[in-house]
Amino acid sequence: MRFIDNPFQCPVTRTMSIIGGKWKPIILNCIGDKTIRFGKLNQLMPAISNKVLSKELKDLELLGLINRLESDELPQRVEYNLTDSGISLMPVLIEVANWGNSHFAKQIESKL
Amino acid sequence: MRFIDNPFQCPVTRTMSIIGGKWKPIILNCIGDKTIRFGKLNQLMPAISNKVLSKELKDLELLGLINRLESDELPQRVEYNLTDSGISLMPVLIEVANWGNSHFAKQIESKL
DNA sequence: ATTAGTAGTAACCTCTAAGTAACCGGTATA
DNA sequence: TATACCGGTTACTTAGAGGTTACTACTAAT
Repeated sequence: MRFIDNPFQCPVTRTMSIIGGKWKPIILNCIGDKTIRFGKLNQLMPAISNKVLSKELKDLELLGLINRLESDELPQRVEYNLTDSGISLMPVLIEVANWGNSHFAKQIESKL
Repeated sequence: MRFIDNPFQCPVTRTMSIIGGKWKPIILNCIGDKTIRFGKLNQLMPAISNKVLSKELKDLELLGLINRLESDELPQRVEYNLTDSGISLMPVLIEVANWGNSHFAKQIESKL
């Protein structure tokens, strides 16, 4: 594994550009193994505006991490779920979260 | 593991605030297992300005990921190396990079 | 006819990460 | 004496992520 002196070529920085946003990891987690509608996501994350949610979902679709499923039925319904790539990202996010939790626990502990 | 609808409480988002910057993962990798001087880092990463490098190093020190070692000797020398926390982060970064590499490989492959 | 829900878009604003360029006090060298 | 290296700091800009508010087109229920 090589990290390169060029953020655009560095595999870590490049991956961060996918998962490093404020909302993307949270959205992926909210979708989880479900197939879930836009409105439901908005309910699960009241703090995110629908404009931002809409944009992030579009990004995630372009990145190949989620599927956007538009049903032909009426009323209009749009549903989202994870692609295989999206599913494969979850364990990595969990490792990141685990490292963060233990790191911050140590930080707090060292201040007692 | 729980991700929470609040970026400031979400362990992934919180960890991203550490490693999600444009330069931090690259800097950590450049330091590696060495004890390395400011000027040497600047040489290894000509694309980063000394202002930004200085700021990032300060951040990383505050986060407990690197040590700043100022020698009493003259000429002035400052050296940096990874703390245990910093060392423990490296495998996580490598996993992130690996996921990114395989994901992008698939992306490119699917366009052939 | 009107009100509410669904899945967004458009226009505008704000805040911060990052970049540029100049400068600084000390030391060493010619 | 001046020129350059070392490890930065200060002041000023800029690009882009993210936020706010209002609006749209469609349908369903009252």
